[in-house]
Amino acid sequence: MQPENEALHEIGGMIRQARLKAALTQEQVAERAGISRPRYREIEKGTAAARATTLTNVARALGLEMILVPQAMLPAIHSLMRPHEDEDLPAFAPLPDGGL
Amino acid sequence: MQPENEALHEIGGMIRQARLKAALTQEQVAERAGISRPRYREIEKGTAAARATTLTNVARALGLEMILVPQAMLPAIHSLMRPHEDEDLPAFAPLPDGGL
DNA sequence: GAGGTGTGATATGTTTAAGTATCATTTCGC
DNA sequence: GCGAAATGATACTTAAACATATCACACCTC
Repeated sequence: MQPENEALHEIGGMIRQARLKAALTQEQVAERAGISRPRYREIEKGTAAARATTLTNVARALGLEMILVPQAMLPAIHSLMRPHEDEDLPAFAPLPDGGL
Repeated sequence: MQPENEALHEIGGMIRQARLKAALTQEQVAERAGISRPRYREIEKGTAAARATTLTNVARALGLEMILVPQAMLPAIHSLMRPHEDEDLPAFAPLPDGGL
């Protein structure tokens, strides 16, 4: 195994998490994406770079979409993806149904 | 020239617009992205699929970032990128079906 | 413990992305 | 008009993505 690009690892990890979350097997995703299982496995593992078109197909097979966005927008997008915590919710706000 | 994927065309067009907006030559972007000008030209024109890593490098050379997002989030992201018109519903407009 | 399923892993061959080199065309300023 | 720069375009070669096939290992259930 080679030095491997770090970005490939991140992409692979994200792909894998999406697959597990969707409760799909490697074979199922590979077939949906139109690639072979060994190929999908390497993409998920991050040991080999895929083509942009292949990565797009894999992403779509998992309900994801590959897009290009201005770097300046990244923070806003990330906060969109994490509406929970870290924002403005008071940790001890009076819950509506504060039962006893 | 081959049948060409439609998605490649869209990506290429976006890349090209970003380049022109940044007032950079093909050669400059190609060098920043670490690829040759003929290769960059084909990517911009959409006649050939690039690797995901290559596309990432090209995008970054233009101030863009390639990311994977849940498909359900696309509308929200697009409205982020188009703060203009189209989303101009008055906040307190009389709703058409305010059932009463 | 035999069979089925999901995954890890490798070998071989084909396809294609990408580099280098080269030439033609357009658009500048001089 | 005449170079210089930017782009369009192609041929030839190399490196890598991808398919196909195959084996091994873990986990399960019967």
